[in-house]
Amino acid sequence: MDSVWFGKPRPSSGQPLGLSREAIVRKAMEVLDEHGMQKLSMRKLAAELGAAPMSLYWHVPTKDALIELCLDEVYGEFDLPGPDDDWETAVRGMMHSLRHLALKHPWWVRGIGEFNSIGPNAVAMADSMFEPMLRAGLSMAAAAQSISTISSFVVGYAIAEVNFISRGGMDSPPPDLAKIADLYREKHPHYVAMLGEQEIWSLEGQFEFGLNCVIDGIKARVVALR
Amino acid sequence: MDSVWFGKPRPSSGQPLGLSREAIVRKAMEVLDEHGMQKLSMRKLAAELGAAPMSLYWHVPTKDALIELCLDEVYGEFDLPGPDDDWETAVRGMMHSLRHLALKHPWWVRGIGEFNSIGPNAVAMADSMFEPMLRAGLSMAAAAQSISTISSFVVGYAIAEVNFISRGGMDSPPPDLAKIADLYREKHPHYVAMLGEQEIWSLEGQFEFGLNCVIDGIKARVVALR
DNA sequence: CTGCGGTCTCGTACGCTGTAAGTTCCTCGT
DNA sequence: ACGAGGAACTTACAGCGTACGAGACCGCAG
Repeated sequence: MDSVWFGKPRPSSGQPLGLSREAIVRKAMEVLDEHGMQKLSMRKLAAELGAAPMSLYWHVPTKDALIELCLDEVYGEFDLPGPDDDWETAVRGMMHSLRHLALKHPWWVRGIGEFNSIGPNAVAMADSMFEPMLRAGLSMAAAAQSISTISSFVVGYAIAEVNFISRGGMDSPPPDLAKIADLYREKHPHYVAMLGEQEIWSLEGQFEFGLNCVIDGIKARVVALR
Repeated sequence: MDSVWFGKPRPSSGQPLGLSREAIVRKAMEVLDEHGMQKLSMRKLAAELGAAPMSLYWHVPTKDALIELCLDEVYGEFDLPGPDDDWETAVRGMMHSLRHLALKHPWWVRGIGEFNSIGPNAVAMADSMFEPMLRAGLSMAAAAQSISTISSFVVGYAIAEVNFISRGGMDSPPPDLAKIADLYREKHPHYVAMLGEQEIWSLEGQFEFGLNCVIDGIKARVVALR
C-alpha cells in the first residue's frame, strides 16, 4: 500500500550511473587540483558525480583511502627515465619531473607528509630511481643515500615554491609581503632586504642552482663510496 | 523572576579562569605534539582548558589563526647561531636545530606547507640565517640561494623522516613494510632490496650524508658567486 | 549609590562533515 | 520463476567550526 504511493515506488534509484573507483578518483583529482584538499568533501564530490553521498562508499572504503588513491595517481604521472640515460641526465630528468608534478598538483606535495606513499605507482617511482644509479655501479646504500638526498631537496623546495605561488604568485614581491616588510624593517633588515631582491624571485633559477649544488656534492662523495 | 531561579543566577560563569592566548597556544601545542593536527578541535581544546568552546574565540579569531600561532611558536624554539660562529658551523648548527624541531613537532613540518610562515618568530629565524652568510662576504642573492637550497633539503628530509617514524619507527624495517616487500618483490626488486638494507635505516647518518653533500656543493659554487 | 562601557565567558543554533546501518532496486545464473 | 549478489540510495548520528547574542564581572564617572 504505502510502497505504491504513486507510480513507480522511487523516482530515483539503482540505474547503472557510471560510478566506479576510477571515475571517482578522476573527479576527486579535478576538485583537488582546483580547490585543494581542504575543499574536498565526499558529499560535494558525490553531487558532482550526480550520485548520493553514500554511493561512493561502495567503491572506496573511506575518504582517506580515496586521498591515498589520488596521491598514488599523481605518482603515476611521473616520467620514467630513458633506459639508456646516463646517471646524471636520468637523475636530472626525474627531479624535474618531480617538481613538475608538485607544481601541477600542489595538494600532492603538501599531502605526502600526511599519508603513507606505498601505493603501486609510488613504489614504481622509487624503484625506477634506483635503476640508473645501480647501473652506474653504485652500491645499494650509496644509491639510497643519494636518492634520499636529492629528492628531499626537491620536495622541500617544491613545498616552498607552491606556498610562495599560492600566496600571491610571481608579482615579485606579492602584495601582502609589502606590509610584512614595513613591519619587520628595523628588527630584521636582512630578511626585508631579501624581499626586495628581484633576481631571487626566479623560482626556476633557484631550483636549478640548488639541484646543481646537490648533484655536485653527491658526485664528489659518490666516488668515495663507489 | 526567572533569572533568580535559584541562589546565584548561574552556577558557572564569568570567573577569571586562566584563559589567555598564551595558555590556549600552550595547551594546543601539547595536543598537537601528542596527537597531531587532525585531532585538534576547538571543542576538545576548550574542554581540556575547562572552558566552553566559544570562550576560546575571544582570544583567538579562528582555528587556523591558532594553528599559525602554534607554528610560529615552534619557530621560536629555533636555536640561533653564535654571533662569532664561522659560516659553516653556523649553518650546520641551524640545520641540526631545524631537524630537531621537526622531530620534536612532527605536525609542524607537515603543516608548514599549508600555512604561511610569516609570524615574528619565523621571520626572525629566516633573518638569522642570513647573518653568518653575509658576514662571510656573500652577496644577498648568493646567500638567499644557499639558504633556500639547504633548508629545502632539511625540510624535505625531515618530512620523510617523521613519516617513516610514524609508520613504525626504527624496527628496521617496520612491520607493515614486510607485506609491501612481498607484494612488490618481483615487479620492483630494487625497491624491495633497499628495504632489506640495514644501514639505510640510520636516519641520523643519512641526514649527515645529505647535509654534507649540500654544503659541499654550495661551497664549491659560492666561490664563483663570491 | 547608580549607571555605564569594556573585558571576558558562556549558551544556543546553523550548516557542514565522514560514515555506520539498513533498504531498495537491477541484473544475472539457474 | 526465483534467489543471490552487486550497486545505488535513505536515514541517522556524532562531531566539527563558528556567527550571534546574552549575560557576568570589573573599574570608573556622575
